Amino acid sequence: MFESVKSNRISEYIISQIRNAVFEGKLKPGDRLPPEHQLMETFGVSKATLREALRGLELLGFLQVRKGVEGGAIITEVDIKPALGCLTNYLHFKNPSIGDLTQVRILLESYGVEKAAAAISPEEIGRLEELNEACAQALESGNQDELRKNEIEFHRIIAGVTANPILAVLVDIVENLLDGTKEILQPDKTFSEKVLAAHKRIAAALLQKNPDQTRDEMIKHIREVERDLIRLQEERRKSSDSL
Amino acid sequence: MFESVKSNRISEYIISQIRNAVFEGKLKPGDRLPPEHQLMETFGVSKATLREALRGLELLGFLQVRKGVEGGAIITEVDIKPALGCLTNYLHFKNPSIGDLTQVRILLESYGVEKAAAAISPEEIGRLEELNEACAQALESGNQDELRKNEIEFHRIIAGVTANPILAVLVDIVENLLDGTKEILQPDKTFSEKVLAAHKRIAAALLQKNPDQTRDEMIKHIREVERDLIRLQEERRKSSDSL
DNA sequence: TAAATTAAATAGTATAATATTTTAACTTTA
DNA sequence: TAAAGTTAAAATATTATACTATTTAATTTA
Repeated sequence: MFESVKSNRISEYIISQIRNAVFEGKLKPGDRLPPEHQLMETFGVSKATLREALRGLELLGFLQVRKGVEGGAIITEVDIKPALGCLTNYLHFKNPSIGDLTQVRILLESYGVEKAAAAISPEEIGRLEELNEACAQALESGNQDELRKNEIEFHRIIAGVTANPILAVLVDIVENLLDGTKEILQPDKTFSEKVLAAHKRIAAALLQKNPDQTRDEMIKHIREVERDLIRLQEERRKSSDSL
Repeated sequence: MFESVKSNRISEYIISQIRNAVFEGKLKPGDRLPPEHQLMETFGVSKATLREALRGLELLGFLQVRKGVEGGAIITEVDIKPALGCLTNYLHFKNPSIGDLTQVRILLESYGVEKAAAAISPEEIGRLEELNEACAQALESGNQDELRKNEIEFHRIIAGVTANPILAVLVDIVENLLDGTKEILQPDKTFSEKVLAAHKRIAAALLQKNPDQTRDEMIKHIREVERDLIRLQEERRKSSDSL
């Protein structure tokens, strides 16, 4: 009947107030909150309490706090990073396998790419091709981080074409998990070359607006990545056993 | 080449240290950290800084802080709530529609329930039937919150049968979004009766280990929920227009 | 023996002072 | 005169300390 009002922590109230203000559009990205001493007065709390609230809002991705002249708390676009971080924390204890990840990737992305094949615009295909070009360059220069970032972005763009924000978020999540796996297993150049080739085939199939072929290419690609990553994992396991 | 070393915030260092200790199993759920004054000494920081770190770890779901004798910071099982909260924050600005949600539900849950039909154990079916019983009782007593909680749990259990933690998490996410929608639209008793009837049909199909029928029932169920929620949303829109 | 009281441990909040960082304005110098 | 260096001010970051509130357990009391 009534909601339990525990967590008497004052900082929680401040967090709620500011979060709600952002949700209701009273505070927009770019807006600067008044300086700390003024917020202390406004909320009638001490510095420590206010700072707890600001730090919390920062962790949740609602604002950034900067020092110095022109500093202060600045409302930011709420992005997906805090959520991805929390999910990683949670899944860390569930030990998902590469197979688990693959299963979900195929489910989500084969569906997504098939829908995308019907809806994709020339501009979006252009972006995919640019990305593939950027991948090729990163491969040359050996920029691993840039390479991984672009590889993920390719899948995110395709998910974005579906105009279903929930589907896009879920693809974001699984691609983020995949990225974490890659970061650990450090695949070699051959791996990335195969990925790039697959991405090019997918982009080509999208260009022809062929849903079935696009879907098939995507599934083939995801399975290939699975195979390579599992092999890497096996190698890693063996070498750590022999220690 | 080099990693940027910003965020000199001391509290971030403390958060990292404790999070890593949890990840590495050095700290386990139930463990109690020393009291604040001692942690202040251990880390060599002031109270305010330490508390910033503890508040952060609390928001991230790593620990709970309690007052009083035998109180202090207690390591907790990292659960999915912080992640769901962050995702809700993020999606709030994307305005997903009930149709978007339905599309993803069908994709994930029709797949999940089909797999579950082959793998489900008698105990798990028992739990589903218990849940349906609990739903019937909550329906009688008019306990909305209990009812909603059980309705979600039904889908979570089925997703759990697949033994794929990633799939389970994604179902958790979409069911949580659905729950938020229900909280806003406040469906009536008829709605919940239809849901319960559908859940019973799904449980029965699972008992017979019939993947196709199970899948069909699940899809029918999700679409029915979609229809009802959209109708409610329409009614709400009209009545707010007339204000 | 059960209820009420007290005491101790512990987190929560407040206040004030100092340190650090950032940016802009200013000054110097080649 | 333009680049480089310096300084000053604004703002947060951190520290230190004192005080308050809350929770639990032990103790007293009816």
